Amino acid sequence: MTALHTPLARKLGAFVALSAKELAVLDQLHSRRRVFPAGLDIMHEGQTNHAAYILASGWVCSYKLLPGGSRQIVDFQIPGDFLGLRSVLFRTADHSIEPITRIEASEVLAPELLDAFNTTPRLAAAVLWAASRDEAMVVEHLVGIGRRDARERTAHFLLELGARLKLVGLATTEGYACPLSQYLLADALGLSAVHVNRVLRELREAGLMTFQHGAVTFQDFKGLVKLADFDLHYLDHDGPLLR
Amino acid sequence: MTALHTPLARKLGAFVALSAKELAVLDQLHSRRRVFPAGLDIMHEGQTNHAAYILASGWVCSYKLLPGGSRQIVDFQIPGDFLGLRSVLFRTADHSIEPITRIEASEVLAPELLDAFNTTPRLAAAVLWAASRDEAMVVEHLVGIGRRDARERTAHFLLELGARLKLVGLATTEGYACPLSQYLLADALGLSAVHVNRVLRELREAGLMTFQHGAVTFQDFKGLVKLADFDLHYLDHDGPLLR
DNA sequence: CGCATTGTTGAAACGCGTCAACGAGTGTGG
DNA sequence: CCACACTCGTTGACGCGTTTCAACAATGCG
Repeated sequence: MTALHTPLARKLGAFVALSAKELAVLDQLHSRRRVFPAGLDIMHEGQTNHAAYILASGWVCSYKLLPGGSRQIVDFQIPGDFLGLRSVLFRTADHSIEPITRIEASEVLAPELLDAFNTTPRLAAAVLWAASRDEAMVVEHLVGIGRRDARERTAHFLLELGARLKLVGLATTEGYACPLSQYLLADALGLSAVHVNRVLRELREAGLMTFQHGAVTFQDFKGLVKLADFDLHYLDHDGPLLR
Repeated sequence: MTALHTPLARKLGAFVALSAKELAVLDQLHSRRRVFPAGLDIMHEGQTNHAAYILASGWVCSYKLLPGGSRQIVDFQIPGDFLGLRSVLFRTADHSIEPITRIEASEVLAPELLDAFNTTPRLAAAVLWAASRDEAMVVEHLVGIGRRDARERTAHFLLELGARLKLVGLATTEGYACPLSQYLLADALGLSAVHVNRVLRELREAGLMTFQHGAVTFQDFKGLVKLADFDLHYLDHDGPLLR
């Protein structure tokens, strides 16, 4: 097996052992590289006929706006994640996507993806697995907002983000670099920014973790996992499931 | 086009105009019919090697349990919906599934589904669309729990259920038969049963809708839609998108 | 007919939101 | 080099939506 070129290859490699040919096909999908600045939506709710992207570097959030002006962030995307894959199937996008940092992303049109699946069918299984994992994360997020209090919810969310980043080599058990503001975190957790601030202080003063200066640091990983009831069975892989 | 035999055929027919052959393949998927009583889980979180199902009649809920004993219902499934399709890809199911009523469901093994896709590729597109619609609903549910207050959330949820039921011929604009208890509704909405009761009373006294005696009745549909900020663009189809 | 489940209502407690003020960090232009 | 604006983080006081607890009525099932 050759070196893992891209975050996507690295992520999928955790599920399917990728051959040289499959890696080459994945690389081809990254041919039309584009750069977007932070803060400018690359896709907007209601918009039609947009492309999908594979995120190569930087962070992105997908969100929905409500008439009252409030916002719910559905998920953050990190390198190796697809952007707008689901919306491509509908006539119109059902959510908006905004880069949190400057990002690099590869434009992928539906036919190209289907071609890749025909050439290397195991890639289809891997992508389907990735999509299912994304859905599982949205479900876990839903459960957190519905039935966890602010402390558990915040801890769980930051732990999950860490596990995802670890899969693409951007985190360790110690922590990770995190460009999120407390406002963004609040919109993701369904809380107010003020309350997120208080919760983060609590977690810090309890010696569990810190969220400061663009970095998340886990000081008591086990304690956090217990507090958040964090179960990473669907994110954690010692090796490929399909060989 | 022949008569629509099953709720699934009816639902997919709203997206893809199905040929006689495609309808026949769909019918074949319904060959191994099984019946389950209400209240007994047909799939449990953590369980491995389970099959997927197509729901033919009755209602089902998929949920997650938290250590404190509380429960979050992720979604209700109605006739024509898939059960456990996502979990099949993981080693273990990431949620539990419980029939709310006595149900009839057809067992579907992964290979059978893939066979059907090979025989009639347009079915694959239709199923993918259905899966994406499911994900879109989970996302909308997430937004509701995160950023809508109890009244808006309840109204939105019951409106969406109505739209889904209409797709399979089990509802009109007037309302629909609904076997849900206020407790189930509470676990779905991330509220307490007591508060759900109060909210339902409010909606009733405002002349908007009733939720009584196993039936949902819309009295002021437009008022409800406005209150809930309900947008059914991803559920509403005047005719097939793919011909 | 009796018992469990579901629905209903009130009162009190609590978590989180809102409002408001201020400090720290950062980039911009004079 | 400083002044300014702007975003982000921080903290306190107060109010409101929702939960919890408790009791009882209505319904349905064996």
